[in-house]
Amino acid sequence: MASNPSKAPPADKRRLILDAAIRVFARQGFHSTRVADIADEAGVAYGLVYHYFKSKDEVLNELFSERWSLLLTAIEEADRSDRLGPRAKLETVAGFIFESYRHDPELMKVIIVEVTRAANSFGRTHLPEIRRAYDSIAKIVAEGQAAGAFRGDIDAAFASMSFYGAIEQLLSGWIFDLIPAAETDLEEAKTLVTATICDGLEPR
Amino acid sequence: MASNPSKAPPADKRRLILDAAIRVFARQGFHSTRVADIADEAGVAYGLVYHYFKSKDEVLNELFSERWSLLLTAIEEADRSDRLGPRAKLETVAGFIFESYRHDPELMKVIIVEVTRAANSFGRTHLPEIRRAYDSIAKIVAEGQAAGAFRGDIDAAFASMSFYGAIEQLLSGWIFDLIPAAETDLEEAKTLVTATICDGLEPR
DNA sequence: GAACCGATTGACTGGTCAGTCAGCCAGCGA
DNA sequence: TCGCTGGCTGACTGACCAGTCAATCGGTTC
Repeated sequence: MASNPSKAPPADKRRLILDAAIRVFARQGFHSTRVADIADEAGVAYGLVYHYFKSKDEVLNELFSERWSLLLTAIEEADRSDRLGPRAKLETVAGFIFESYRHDPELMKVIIVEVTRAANSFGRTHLPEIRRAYDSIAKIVAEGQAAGAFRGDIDAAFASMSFYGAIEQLLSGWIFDLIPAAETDLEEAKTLVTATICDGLEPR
Repeated sequence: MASNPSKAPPADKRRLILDAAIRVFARQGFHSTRVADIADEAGVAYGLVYHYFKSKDEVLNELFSERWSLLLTAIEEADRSDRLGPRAKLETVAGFIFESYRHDPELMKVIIVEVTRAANSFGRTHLPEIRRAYDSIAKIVAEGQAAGAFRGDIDAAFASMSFYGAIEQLLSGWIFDLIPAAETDLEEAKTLVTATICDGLEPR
């Protein structure tokens, strides 16, 4: 009764397909999943995938954009806060990313492995959006520097890449079992990365 | 007359093919280069690629292993030094990686983009070697912690991933023009990452 | 100069998929 | 009951490409 008076599909097949795609992409990787795999996983006919999406690529595009825009919003919102200091802003950003992983590990795996870290193939299309995240983080750092909370001799863009790179590498490590992922690790991960990047490894 | 009495190929075609592959992989990415592209770039017949390599994959394998073993040696050698403190060891490692990039940006691009950051597809084969690098870095950190030079409340494996992740993200940034790569940046990059990770962003 | 052999060539094949399309069918309004 | 509409179906096609292989070449040996 609210917003979509004309349509009330009993099962949202489009969503069904997207969710199936997350599972299959996470399991087999984008390149080795055939469109038939997605359709099978969704319990839907092959052709229906093309009814809702222009191409196999567009399915991944959709998955990425859906989630990445949330990240962009989260970063920019954290930055806008006048309650948080620069360090707390970074910690919020890290927290959001780790939380995304806890919430839907398969989706985050797909986004990181197939888009964010695949800047040569698929990620190329999304470089502008990806860059926007780096820039927003750099902005937080730059403001911290201007306020004297961060040292000024490390370029903000440089620091931003280090910070984001550390986070993504940790996620990759968990995803591929390179480091053990105890529940607690995810809990305190945001505190630890922030501590590493803001305080450093050497004792104060 | 020295060591290969029976063969003296005027042009090492195998090497020719490998070098051509670096260029083509860097330009088009592994997945969208056909074996014919490599042969063309090398100025060699299609079939010759299969004379020297079992498959297209094996070409990339070879490129990766060749360089990665140098990295492993460098890390382990830095660790073995009793002249360097833990921080200087990390700086040496970072220096080696950035130097590799300066020396052959195309090869490093291929290794990072197609192997290291492609743990789902191609990198899977090489996870053990990749992991060995992370472990060796973690060892440096752990020793630093034992000696009291590094704080003990950040897990060594965690710190290792952060450190390596920061470096790789910076390289990716340069490779894909996400951050400007002035000559000086590469010069002092090793100092800056080490400063970020060891000293932190907050002023001391 | 004949036999031999590894390097080199490139046309060809077999298999794999992304994307198409002609039509099916369930529900609905007349 | 009879269209009609649009979500839905899945067999089919066209393109693409990794890898094969039979043939040629150039050099060496006896």
